[in-house]
Amino acid sequence: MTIAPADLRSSFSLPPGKALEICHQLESAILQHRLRPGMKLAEDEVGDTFGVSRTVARTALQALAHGGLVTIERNRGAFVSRPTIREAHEVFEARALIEPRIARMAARNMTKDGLAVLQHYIDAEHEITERGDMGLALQQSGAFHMAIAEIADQTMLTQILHTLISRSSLIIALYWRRRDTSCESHSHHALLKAFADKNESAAEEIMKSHMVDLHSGLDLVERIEGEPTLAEVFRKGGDQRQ
Amino acid sequence: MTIAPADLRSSFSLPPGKALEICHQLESAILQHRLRPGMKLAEDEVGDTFGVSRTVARTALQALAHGGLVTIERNRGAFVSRPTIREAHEVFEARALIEPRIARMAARNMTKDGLAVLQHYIDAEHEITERGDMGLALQQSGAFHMAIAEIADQTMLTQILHTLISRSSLIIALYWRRRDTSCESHSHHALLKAFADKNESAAEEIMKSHMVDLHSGLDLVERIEGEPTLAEVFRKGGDQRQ
DNA sequence: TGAACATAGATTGTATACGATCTTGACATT
DNA sequence: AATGTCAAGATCGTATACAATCTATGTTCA
Repeated sequence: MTIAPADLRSSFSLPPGKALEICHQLESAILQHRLRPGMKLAEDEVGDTFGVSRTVARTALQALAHGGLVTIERNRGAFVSRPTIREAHEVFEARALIEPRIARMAARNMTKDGLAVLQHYIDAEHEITERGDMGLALQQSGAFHMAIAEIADQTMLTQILHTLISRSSLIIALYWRRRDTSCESHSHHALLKAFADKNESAAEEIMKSHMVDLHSGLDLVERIEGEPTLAEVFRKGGDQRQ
Repeated sequence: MTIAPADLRSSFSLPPGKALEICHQLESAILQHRLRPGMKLAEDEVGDTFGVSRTVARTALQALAHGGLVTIERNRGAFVSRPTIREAHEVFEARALIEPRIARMAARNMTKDGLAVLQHYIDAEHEITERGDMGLALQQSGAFHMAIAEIADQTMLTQILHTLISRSSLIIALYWRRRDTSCESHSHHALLKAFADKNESAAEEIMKSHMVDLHSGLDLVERIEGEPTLAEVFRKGGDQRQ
């Protein structure tokens, strides 16, 4: 079966009480693309959906906004974020900077248990992919990367990576080109082998090229598929297209 | 005179309305060490101080918590964060990874205006240092690094750096050893020269060693000055000392 | 017909009120 | 004197209510 998504403890700053659970639910839905970028998340609607007051819903939405999954516009409300093309580039450039380092540290710290956990994630992702649930597979893929960061045992970088992966999910929802994720799955296997060998340099290099692959798998040209929300583009100073 | 601290727009996720101003005020006070790590920030007190209701104060505190400057403990309230020694290491390791890259990009993009702005920050920092206001000088130093990131024109990395610098300020408040910041000031001058020459590699290298300097300027050994809060260590799962 | 305006509705921003949890101090007990 | 119990106060978590702002629809006038 599937593995519970890594318990993305934002370390400090966990939203209080009920808001935390709502955060997790919304986050999961967004990461699985069940809530598409641009979708409105009205406070009342969220509150009613989860059976809490607007206060709690609001807290949850603000927490998600700080993570970048949600964008709040004053007096207009919260929406699932729609990363711009420029932001997409920046996110993957940042990942290309950070993740190879994380991979190196993870290789250094790797244990039998760690390898088992990673293998588990890969298997789960495989199974889900064959079942055709691309959203869940993508979330699982993100969890794999997070698991590596946790093994690297660098809280700060793990935290940073968490927000980058979240945004990556939105970016992929908007700009992904290929149909197959097999290429990616191959990278994950290669990484696992480098970890098993405790080959730090190999892990770093494979991760670096994995990042390049992901970045180049995006269709980051002017056009965007789906509903560009029509004239919403002209409402607010314009998303700065590069 | 002093320069207004860089308008740290967290890009998306700005707290609404009045909370934003309170955020800035509290942030500035913390960065200047006028609010010391560990200090209690009660919602009522914050609300009364700024003439708003607890709702708004709460929003501001949560926003700061997401930035890491404040730690919220359930049913106990908000406190100015007290980074652990381990976190201190991680923060400066992360900066050592990210800032050299930022410096390189800034060198590539550098303009006459950019140089002037940076020079301005350096001058202001100098003046403030001689006046003896170490808190403000430190904040100004952070603003200098942020200005570089903004010139590098990488929104994502700038955002990440913002949180790292914020935490750096807390770390320095707790663990700084030296009396003189002249060494640092020298680094900033050296950086400026590399920027003026548009020498990307030099900028990257200088920044890297600047990070090493800062890291080694900390007294990150078991002991902490001030009140180690005695048995507070055992209250909450224990700050994992390295 | 089309644009400007006005009014009604919806949604967010803020304040207040109440319940839950924790902290503090006194008092009783050993 | 030290410890355990308990009640009062303080503080946070949550719900609700009202005010401010925005959106949308319909009307009026050129």
